[in-house]
Amino acid sequence: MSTTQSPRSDTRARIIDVALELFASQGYEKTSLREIADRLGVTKAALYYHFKTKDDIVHGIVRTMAAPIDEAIAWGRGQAWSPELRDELVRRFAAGMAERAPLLRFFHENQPALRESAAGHEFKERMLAMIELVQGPDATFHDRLRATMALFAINSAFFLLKQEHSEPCGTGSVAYASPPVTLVEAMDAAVELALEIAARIEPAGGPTA
Amino acid sequence: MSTTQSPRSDTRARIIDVALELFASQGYEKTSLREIADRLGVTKAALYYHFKTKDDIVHGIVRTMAAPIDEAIAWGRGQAWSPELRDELVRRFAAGMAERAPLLRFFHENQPALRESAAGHEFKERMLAMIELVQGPDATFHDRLRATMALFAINSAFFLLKQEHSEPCGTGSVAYASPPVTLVEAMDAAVELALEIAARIEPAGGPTA
Amino acid sequence: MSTTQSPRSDTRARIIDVALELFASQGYEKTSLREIADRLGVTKAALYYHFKTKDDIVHGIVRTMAAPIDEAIAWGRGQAWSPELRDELVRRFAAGMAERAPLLRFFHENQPALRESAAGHEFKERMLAMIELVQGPDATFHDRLRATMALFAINSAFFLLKQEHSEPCGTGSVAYASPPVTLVEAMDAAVELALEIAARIEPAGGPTA
Amino acid sequence: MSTTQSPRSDTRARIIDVALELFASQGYEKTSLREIADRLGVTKAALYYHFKTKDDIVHGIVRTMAAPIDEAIAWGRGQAWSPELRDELVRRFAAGMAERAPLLRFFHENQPALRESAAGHEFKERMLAMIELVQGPDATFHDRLRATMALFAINSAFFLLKQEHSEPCGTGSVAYASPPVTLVEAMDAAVELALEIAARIEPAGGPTA
DNA sequence: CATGAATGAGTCTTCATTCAT
DNA sequence: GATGAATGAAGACTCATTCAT
Repeated sequence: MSTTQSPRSDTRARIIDVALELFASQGYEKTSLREIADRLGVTKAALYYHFKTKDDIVHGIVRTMAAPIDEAIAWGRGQAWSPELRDELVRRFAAGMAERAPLLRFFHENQPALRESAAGHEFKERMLAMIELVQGPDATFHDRLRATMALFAINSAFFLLKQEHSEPCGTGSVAYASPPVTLVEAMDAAVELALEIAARIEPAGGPTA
Repeated sequence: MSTTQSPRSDTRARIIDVALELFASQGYEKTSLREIADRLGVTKAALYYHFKTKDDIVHGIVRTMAAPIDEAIAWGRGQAWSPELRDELVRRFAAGMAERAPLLRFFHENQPALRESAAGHEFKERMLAMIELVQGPDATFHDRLRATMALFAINSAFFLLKQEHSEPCGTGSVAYASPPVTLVEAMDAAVELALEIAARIEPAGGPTA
Repeated sequence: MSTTQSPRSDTRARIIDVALELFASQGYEKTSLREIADRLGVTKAALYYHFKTKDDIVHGIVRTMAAPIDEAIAWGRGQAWSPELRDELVRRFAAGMAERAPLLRFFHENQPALRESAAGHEFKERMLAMIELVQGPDATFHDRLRATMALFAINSAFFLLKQEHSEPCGTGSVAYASPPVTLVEAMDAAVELALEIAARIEPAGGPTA
Repeated sequence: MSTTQSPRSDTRARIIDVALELFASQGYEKTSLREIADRLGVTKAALYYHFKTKDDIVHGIVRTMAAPIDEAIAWGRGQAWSPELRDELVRRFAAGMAERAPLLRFFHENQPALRESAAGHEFKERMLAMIELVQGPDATFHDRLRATMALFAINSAFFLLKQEHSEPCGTGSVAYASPPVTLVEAMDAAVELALEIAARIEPAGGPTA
């Protein structure tokens, strides 16, 4: 199922994996190259053999992990806009992200670090492209907001999931009533909500069903 | 309209202002105490006279700026849940945040830094409390997701606004079609969407205490 | 029993007390003026009303606390050297220090800080004067060493006492057999040893009994 | 006579040397890492490549320099206690320290800094182990005091030596009569005194295991 | 008598990065 | 493909000290 990329430099791939994991869980700035290197059992200098810079690792992450989004975008750009296209894009986005949970988290929670980063912009552009594809042509701010929210909904699912698995931490007066859920259930719920939000996008070209 | 707080040490207040502005625009980690101090025309050590720690500044920010949320929570806790309460909470939250745009941005974009911060938790608890008040009693994951998304919608409005005001940055192929909007228009749209999302929260017990 | 010094500025005296206590237990460098001030319930600035500088507090300590040594020295200088004088000096030194245990500890354990301090030198001179009085005229290095050791013996008693009262910390193989002792017993033992060490000082002026 | 330790990273060794020298002469707290680094012609960061922390340098010092004491302890633990063992331990201790004069000085004059230091405790344990070996089984407080003093005597020799070589500093009234001595002479005198002090240790059980 | 506010110099420490081997 | 050694810049924080009030 994985792209048959010649397995040259197993290390490079491992770096990307570990880096994403750490970036997502602790944040970009709080993750030092030493930590990544230690986790891999290599030296910091080794990282520099594979990547020119810390930011370049992010670059690598984007290139390796954003493939599903790229495909969705490419696919979407080849089609004329329609409600069905819109919904299918949302679904593909959700499906792509479900396998790469940390990626989205990393990009949502590390904006300041990514703002000055070339790799950060690359990813942001992908997100904006998705938003535009979903919002359709001649969209109003209203529509754009819906498109954005629809995509963010996917992200929120992960956010909530994380919340539930951590300590209760309740302040007392209001109980945390929601029952535990699986990743699949969460994603289904999120997609459902996302589609509902997107459903009322009404591009200038004519009112939608 | 401003609270008649004795003007003792206006420096403390200025620190909080400048810090929030910088934290929001550049991120917590990328903002050094030197930068804050320079901007205020004081020494780093002066900051330490007013705050025990960098994190303590965040604490100060939360305490000073989160008042509207606190009031909304306090108000909400005094009422029995009902669809009207739910909607009013969303509106109050939006109104409170509209005046304090950077606050929300800061907290959404600096999760990693805030995760280890006492002040960060304080704010998170407020958000969770809001979510629970909005979701109502005996909420399912579905309901919780909606409550969360409704609140996040407010945040997204700021996100989009920022996007529009910055450089075009488009890759070319897809045009940014959405017309410029004012903060007020954006907020209205966001609240509308938020209410729509929240509308389908249907607590198990029916509208009860 | 205390010198009738007019009780002007109770604070000044309290500062000296607290400072010595902290200097002795944590060391001069590790004790900040803030800590002293906090302990007294005043501000750092208040300390500066009473003392010109941190070092000046040490000065104050020496002047206030070294009185017994000064008296012993003054007394000793008025007499011709004799074995009896020697022994009496040792006894008076021990008696003086028994009431001011932290003083000796402070000066023995903070040499580096005191070396550059005017107050430090003042105290050191007193110690050297004592040594010279004990060693007698025309002393050899041998005699001087004995005189020094005799005086240090007093200090060691405190050192051991401290040791006994803390955790067992034994490494295992050799047991800490020594039974607990009181301050008085410890001092008696120390003085006895000190006198024994001093007993064989034989100044040029003729062999001693 | 020097251990054939592979000369990898002679920097590490140089750091230890310079650090001990500075710690002993100026004190631990008054010696900044910058100073150590400057003296070596490297950057502060270089120190951190070799040692995790300032305290860790002390650790390094102990491990490198305390070898003679360790050997004496190991040797002593293998023997049944006897007056001869006692005396030999004192002699070995003196011999070991004679080559490492700054070490003992550092540890005696920097107690406050070392009290909170892991490395400090390591050294203290060695000293306590020595004391216990010297004092023998079933020692009274009296015996323990003698054992301690015997070992301290060695230290005092260095103390006096230093005194003689520095400025006259006398207040005038009492002359410093003792003639200059060499290190060897001083040590001989100190050992002699130490043995005399130790001689009257009389363990309860008689000379037994 | 004492405080509140501030400073300036300095501390330890961490990090991304480089380069000879 | 990787390491060991080192750098330079910067960061958060602490401290003794000052001074107007």
